[in-house]
Amino acid sequence: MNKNYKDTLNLPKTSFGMRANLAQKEPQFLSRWKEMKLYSRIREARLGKPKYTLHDGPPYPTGDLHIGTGMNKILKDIIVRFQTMGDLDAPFIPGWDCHGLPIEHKVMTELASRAQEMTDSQIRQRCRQFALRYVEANRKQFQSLGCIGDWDNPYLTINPRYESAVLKIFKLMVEKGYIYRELKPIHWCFSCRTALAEAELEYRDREDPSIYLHLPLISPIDRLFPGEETGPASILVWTTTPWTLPGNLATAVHPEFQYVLVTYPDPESKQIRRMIVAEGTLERVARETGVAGYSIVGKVPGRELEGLLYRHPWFDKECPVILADYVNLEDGTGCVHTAPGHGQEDYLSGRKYGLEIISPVDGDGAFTDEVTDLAGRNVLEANEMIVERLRGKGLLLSRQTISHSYPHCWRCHQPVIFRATRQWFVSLTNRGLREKALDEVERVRWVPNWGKSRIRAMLERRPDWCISRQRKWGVPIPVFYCRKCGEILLDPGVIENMIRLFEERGSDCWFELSEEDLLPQDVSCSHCGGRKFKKENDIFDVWFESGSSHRAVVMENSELRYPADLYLEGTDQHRGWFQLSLLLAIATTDQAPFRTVLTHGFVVDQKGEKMSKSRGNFISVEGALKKFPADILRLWFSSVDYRKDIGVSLDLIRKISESYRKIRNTFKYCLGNLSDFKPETDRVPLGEMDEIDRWALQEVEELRDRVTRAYQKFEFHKVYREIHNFSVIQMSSFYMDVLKDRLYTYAANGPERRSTQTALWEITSILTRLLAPILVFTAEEVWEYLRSMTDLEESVHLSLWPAEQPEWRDEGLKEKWDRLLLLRAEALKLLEKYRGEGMIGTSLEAGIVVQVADPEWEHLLKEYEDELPKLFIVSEVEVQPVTKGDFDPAAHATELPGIRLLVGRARGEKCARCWKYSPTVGDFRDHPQLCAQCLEQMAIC
RNA sequence: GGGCCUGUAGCUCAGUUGGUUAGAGCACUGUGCUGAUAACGCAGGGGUCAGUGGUUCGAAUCCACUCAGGCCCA
Repeated sequence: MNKNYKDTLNLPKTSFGMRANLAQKEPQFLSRWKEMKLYSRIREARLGKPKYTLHDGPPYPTGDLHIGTGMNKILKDIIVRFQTMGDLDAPFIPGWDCHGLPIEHKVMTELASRAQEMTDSQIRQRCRQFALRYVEANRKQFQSLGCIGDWDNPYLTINPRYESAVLKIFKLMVEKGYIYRELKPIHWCFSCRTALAEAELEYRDREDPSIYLHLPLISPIDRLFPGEETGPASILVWTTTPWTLPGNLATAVHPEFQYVLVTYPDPESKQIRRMIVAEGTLERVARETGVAGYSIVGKVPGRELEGLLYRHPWFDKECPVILADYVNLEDGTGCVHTAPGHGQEDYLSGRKYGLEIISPVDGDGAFTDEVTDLAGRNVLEANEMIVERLRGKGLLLSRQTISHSYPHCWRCHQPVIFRATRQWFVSLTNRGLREKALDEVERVRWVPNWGKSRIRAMLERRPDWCISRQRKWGVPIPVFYCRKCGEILLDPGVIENMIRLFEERGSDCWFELSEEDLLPQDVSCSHCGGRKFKKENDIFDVWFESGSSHRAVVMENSELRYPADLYLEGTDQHRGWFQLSLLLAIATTDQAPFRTVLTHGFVVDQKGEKMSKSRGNFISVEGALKKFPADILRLWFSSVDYRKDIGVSLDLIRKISESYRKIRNTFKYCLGNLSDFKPETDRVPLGEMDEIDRWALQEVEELRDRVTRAYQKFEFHKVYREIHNFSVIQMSSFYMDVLKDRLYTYAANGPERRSTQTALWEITSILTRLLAPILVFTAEEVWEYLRSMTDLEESVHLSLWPAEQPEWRDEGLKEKWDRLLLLRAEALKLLEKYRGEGMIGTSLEAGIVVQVADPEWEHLLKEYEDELPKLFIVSEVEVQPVTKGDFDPAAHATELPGIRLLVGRARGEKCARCWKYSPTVGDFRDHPQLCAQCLEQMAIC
């Protein structure tokens, strides 16, 4: 009789599919979480618990979210969920940075010429719609990524309350004297009469004069260059913008370069002239200017030239030689004409040396009255006249024409000039702000720790912060000017009034209301007593807005703790949000707004190169979500060390799916074998569990410990690796493989099977929670199955982190099992050899004799002799003690000294039920195909 | 050009204060099983530790330079 013994086995049974089908399931989970108000439920569950505040840095709302922005939110989400499961109250308020040029620029491009007929308010309304549209789209994408948070109440920098908080910060800074107004050069389009941002420039080729000119030295140089030579001496400079020469205030040299004094005969005056140029440029300069027959008189490093005075090329005044390390040898003479009102670097040098910032050019690009004989002339048109004037004065050495790339206006395509205008600044020196910031940096924990030196270096050398922009889409700077005398009205009382107005009506009121309506009743000019004012046209730099979030969001929300526990952004924010938040927080509250700053690298392509749309290697959140479910994306981002740059491609993400399936299959196996397990009734107490199951608990407890530490240190790639390796090594290839015999063939309710099920239950329950912050959907899916077996929280995301189980630790047991596993590896290797030779197929066809000459091993193996067949998954194992050197000649040596192995066919016949070979098969009349063990187990049933 | 950072098998990562033959998982190849089966097991191949030059008895590890890449400046 060939009975179907398969029916007598306890085979795994579960509807938990090998195929995840996440594309369908994820939206279902999302809507269920929404229905059950998961986020609020978590808040209620953690009410009164210690707080943990991760303050979200606001991304810019755009049509195509960079996958890196998605990664950033995923990392934040992992942390928030981990802390929440750690029984902390960790709310997450997402935000968006809605003002700023990119949106204004896009809206203006869309509107094109229609913009001219629209009011500022109308244009701002367009910008608002644009921003809100993308906030909405982005919100959906972040939610699809499985990120949890108060998505119904995010913070937007365009919210009235947020805008008023920006003014609160401004007011405090005005009161403390941080705010001042000063000239600064900016890109200016004189045909549109407007300031232009970097993004509004387009570079085109343009022809300009390229001139070398002498700046006559007044200071004696005999001491620097001792020699017989006399005659007029000069510093030679080069420029392609002769019109900026009236604004010249200094000449910059590099402190480290060598400078030479050169003599040459002037072909016109027949005089010997002397001039200073950088040694490294001399040959080229001579070639370009046609200077022949020169000789070098002497050589000094640039720093010794500092302070020499020369005569201004236009006006009757003296100007100094200064030092600057941006001077290069590639073009020019290594001596750089410096006009602080006409260039960025020039401006910084001007600030450094306390030079005046002059810019005798008006909004139409014409010289002002200060440049007497050129007043009213357009600066670019005046170039030639200036060149001729220099020639007349004998200052011009050479004149050529150069074609070079030059900034033009994005709208009218006319060339742009650098022109100094009045701008608003935050002083870094007032009240020692810079030093205070550097002190606070020391109190913050920077992860990785090099973040500290990075931000220190930036703080140490950054100039005062220019906070004004000549745009419309932003928070207006709440200052006024006296219509009568032009005096600035920068007054805390006035600002206080604006704070109130902004809170009620938003910053739009600035554009909608008249000065009279914006100002309190009794305001008059402190200078002339005038009562009519004009409001400021400038708005705040968007960084001033986002840098105010610590107040607008964290301080003003009682749910959150200030200072925040964590800020987490890319390393670009060391200069951006981290630094500017730090400055504003210190200026207004004397402390850093964060305790820990964690940074991640940039998402780059597979080759490690920058992602950009033009290169075609750009991956958007939307694009990634179309190809992969969120859990796969989350697993991928958890698997890499995000502290460095993250090389990503769709192909790489695809590969992580394999690992996902491994983890998923581990769950499937566990759930399948727990289908008839009820923890309340079937659980076996630790002391009564079999050793192999206690070994498993010991292993999972160690895993829990390592994984918890990794989460605490934000090392999610270690979490991933630990869990994956645990699934593969401890579970799949050993424990779960060995277990099959116990689970399938032993009595369903017998002590062995229940012992193992107890371990599987604990492992599944722990593993699910260890993975919940990363695989938010899959963990929930597993949790549902666990919940059907016993009373558990409604969602895994409401559950608590698996507790430490010290009683599961068993060092003695671990040590013994580690050794048994070493022997197992040797046995398996040998079985493979026999399999290769065709002697066996499945390992159950084999029997093994372990010959042991080592007393310690012998003791261990004798103790576990009955366990060994199970561990090796063979049908029988015999342990044979031998005296040293007396091994069977046929026995195979192993890596373990004193141990040799003999492999042969197992004795007896194959049991039709458990498939093991046993001499007892055939002994039983009713079941001639079964072994004794199976008969026994079936009897228990 | 400057500051900070990165560079270990095809991929993702480990490699204590410098110390045997540089490890793991995945992928790959071969193979077994067919009661985890759109699974699972076993075995195997694969690395000039970016390069060069130093320090040292000894360097993936320390130092210098170079190359490639990233972020932020200029």
